[in-house]
Amino acid sequence: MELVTVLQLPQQPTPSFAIDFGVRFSSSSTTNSSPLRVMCSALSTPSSLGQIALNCTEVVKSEKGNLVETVESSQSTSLLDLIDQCKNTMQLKQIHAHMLRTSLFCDQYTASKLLTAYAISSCSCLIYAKNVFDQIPQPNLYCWNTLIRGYASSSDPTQSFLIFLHMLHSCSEFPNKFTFPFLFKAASQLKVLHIGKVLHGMVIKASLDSDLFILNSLINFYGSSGAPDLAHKVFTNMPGKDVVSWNAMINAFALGGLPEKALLLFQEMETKDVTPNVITMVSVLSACAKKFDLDFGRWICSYIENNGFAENLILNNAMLDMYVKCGSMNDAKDLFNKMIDKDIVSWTTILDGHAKLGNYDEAHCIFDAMPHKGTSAWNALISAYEQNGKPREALTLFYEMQLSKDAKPDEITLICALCACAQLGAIDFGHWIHVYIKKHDINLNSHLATSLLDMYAKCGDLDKAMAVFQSVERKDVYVWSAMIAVMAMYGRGKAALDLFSSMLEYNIKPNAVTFTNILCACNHAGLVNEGEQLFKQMEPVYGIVPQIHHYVCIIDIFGRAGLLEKAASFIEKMPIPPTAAVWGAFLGACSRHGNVELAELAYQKLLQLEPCNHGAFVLLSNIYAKAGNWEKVSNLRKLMRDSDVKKEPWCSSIDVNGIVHEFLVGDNSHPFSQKIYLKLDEISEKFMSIGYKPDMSNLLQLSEEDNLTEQSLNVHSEKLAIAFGLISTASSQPIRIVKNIRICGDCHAFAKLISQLYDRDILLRDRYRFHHFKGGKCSCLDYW
DNA sequence: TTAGGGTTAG
Repeated sequence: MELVTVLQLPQQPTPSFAIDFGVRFSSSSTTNSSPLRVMCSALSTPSSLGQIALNCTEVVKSEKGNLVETVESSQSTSLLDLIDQCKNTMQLKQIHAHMLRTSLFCDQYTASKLLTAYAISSCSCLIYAKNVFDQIPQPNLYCWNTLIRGYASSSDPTQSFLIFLHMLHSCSEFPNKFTFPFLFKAASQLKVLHIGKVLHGMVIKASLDSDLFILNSLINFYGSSGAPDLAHKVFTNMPGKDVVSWNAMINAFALGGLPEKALLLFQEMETKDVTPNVITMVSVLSACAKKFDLDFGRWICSYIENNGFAENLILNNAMLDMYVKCGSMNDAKDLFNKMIDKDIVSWTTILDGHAKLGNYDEAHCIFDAMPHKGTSAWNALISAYEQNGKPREALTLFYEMQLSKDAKPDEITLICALCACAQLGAIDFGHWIHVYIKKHDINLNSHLATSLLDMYAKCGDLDKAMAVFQSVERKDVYVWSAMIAVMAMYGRGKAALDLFSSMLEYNIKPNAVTFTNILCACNHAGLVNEGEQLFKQMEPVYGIVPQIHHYVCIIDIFGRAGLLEKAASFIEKMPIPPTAAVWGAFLGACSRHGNVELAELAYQKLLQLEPCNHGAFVLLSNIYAKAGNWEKVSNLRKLMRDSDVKKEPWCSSIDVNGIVHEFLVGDNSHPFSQKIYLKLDEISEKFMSIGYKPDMSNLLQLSEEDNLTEQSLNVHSEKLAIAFGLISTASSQPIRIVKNIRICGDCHAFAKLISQLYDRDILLRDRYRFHHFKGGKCSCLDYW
C-alpha cells in the first residue's frame, strides 16, 4: 500500500448496494415504458430490424449514395450492422439523422451503439459522441466508459478525467474493470503520475487489483510517466502475467532510460516459457537502439528471421531505427531497399540517418524520392538540419515550404524553425513565426510555448520570453524548466530559485533537467550555498539520482567561486567515475583562479580521457601565460600544432533586419569588411583618447578562438560583429550577437566600453549564458 | 445484449 495514495472513494459494492442496484435497475426498466419511450414507440414506424435497415437504406439513397452498396446486398442488415459498416463520419451522421427522425434514438442500446461509433471507431467524432451522450436520459456504465475511452485516445485526454468525476457523482453504477484501463491510458498520455497514483488507490479499494488488463495498463502508465521502478513493482507483484505484461515492462524500462534492464527482461522471458510476439520484438529493438547495442540488435534481427515472424511494417521500421541509431547505415540501407511496404516512418528514419551523419546530399535524394511529400516529409528534413547544427539550411527549407503548396507547417515544423532561429539569434524570423502562430490560431501547447520562449530568450528578448511563459495556461515541468534555464542564462539566480519554488507550489515535480537548470542558475549567479543544498536534496527529497552533468554543475559552482580545494575533494568522493567534462570544469576553475599546480593535475586527467581536447590546451596555456611562464606556453603551442587537435569553426553572428551575418576570427570576407575594419580603427582611437589601455595580460592570453598557428592578436569574431552592428543598425537599436564559445576577457571589456562610449545596448549570447552590456556595465557583473 | 491492456520517427 505504500505504493499508492488512497483517497476518499465511494464505498465498494456491498450486498445492500447490490439490492439497491437491483431496485434501481428495475426502476430504470420502467424508463423503457416512460412517456417518452411510449411516444417514441408510437412515432417509430419500423417494427423489426430488417425494416429499419430497409428504411435506412432509402434514407441514405435519397441523401447520399455512399452507403448504398454496403447495404443493398443484404436487405436484412440491421441498423446496428449499418453503424458498424460506416466508413466515414458523414455516413454515421446520416444514420444518426435517421435515428432521430424515426425515434430509434430513444432506445438506449441503439443509442449506445451510435455513441460507440462516434467515440472510438475509425469514423470517430468526439463532439458528436458527447452530444449523443448528453441526449441519453440515464446513461449506463457502458456509455460512461465509452466516452472516457474515446477521450483517452484523443488530443484532449484530460476530458476523460472530467467525465470520470462527473460519472462518480451522476452514475448509479461504480467504475468497473473496464473503466480503469481507459483512465490509465489518459494518465499515460498526460504523464500525470499523481493522478495515476490516485487511480491506482481506487483500483485497490475496489478490489480490482488482480485484473490482468488493469495491471497491464498500470505498468504501461507508470512506464510512460517516468516511473519504471513503480511499473516494476506492479509487474513483480502481479499474480499472473501474460505476454502483454512482459511487453509493457520491457517498454517501461526502455522508456525510463534503462534499456539494459529491458534486454535482460527479454532474455528472462525465455526462462519463464513466455513466447514473445511482434510487439515484444519491436520493444526489444527499441531498447537496443537506446543502448546503441548493434550486436544485440543484429542478434534480434536474426532471431526475428529464424522464428517465423511475418513481414510487418512496424517491425521493419523498428529494425531500421535500430540500425540507424546504432550507426550502421549500410544495414539500414539494405533493409530499406528490401522493404516492400514503406510508410512515412520508414522514410523519415532513413532520411534522418543520412542527415545525422552529415550526408545531406543523400538526405535530399531521399526527400526528393519520397512518394508523398506531406508536412511530415518537410519536417523530417527541416528537423534533420536543425538538429545537426545546420540552422541556416533549416530556415531556408522552412521558407521553401511556405512557397510550396503541397504542405502546411504544423506544430513540429514551427518548433524546429524556432529552434533554428534560437541557434542563429534570428529574432526577426522568430517573431514572424510567433505572428504566424497567432494568425493561424495555432494552439500554444507546452512544446510550442517552450520553443517560443527559448527562442526569445536566446535572441536576447527576456521580456517577450517571460510574456510567453506567463501566457501558458497549463505549464508542465518542461515549460517551468525552460524558464528556469532562461533565468540561468541571464544570470538571474534569485529569479530562477523563485521560479523553482513556484513550480513546487503548483505541484509540478521537478525532473533531472530542472535540476541541471537550477544548478546552472546558482552557478551563474555565484549562489554556492543554495546550489549545494539543492544538490544534496536531489535524491532524498525529490527522488532524482544525480547524473554526471549535475556533478559537473556543482564542481563548476565551487570552482567558479574559487573553492578549488572543495571542488577537488568533491571529485575525489564522487560515487561515479569523473568524466572529461568533470575535469574540464575543474581545469576551467583553475585557469580562472590561476592555480598552476591543480591545473596541471586536471590537464593530465582530462587528456587521459580525451587526448585531443582543444579546450584543455587553451586553458592550460592561459594559466601559464598569466603566470608569465612563456616557455611552457610555447611548448604547449608546439604540442598542439603537432597533435591532431581539431576544433569547430568558432564564430559570432548578428541579426540585422532579418538577415543573419556570420563572422570568423580575423574575417575579411564580409562585403562590408573594409568599413568594419575602419570602424574598429575608429573605436581604437576613441578608446585611446580616453586613456584606455588594453589589459596586456588579457591580450597575451589565448582564447579558444585564437588560431594557434598565427599571432594571438587576431580580431575576435564578436568585435567584428559589434563593429558591423554599429555601422548597420539604427542608434536606438540594441546589437544582438550570438557566439558559439565563451566570450574572452578582452572582448568582454571591449563590449562594456562600447556600450558606454556609443550609448548602445549589446546583447551577447555565448555558449553558456547571456551578457547584457549597458552603460559600461555587464549584467553578469563580471562573474562568468 | 455491448467493451478493455502492450509496438516504430521527428
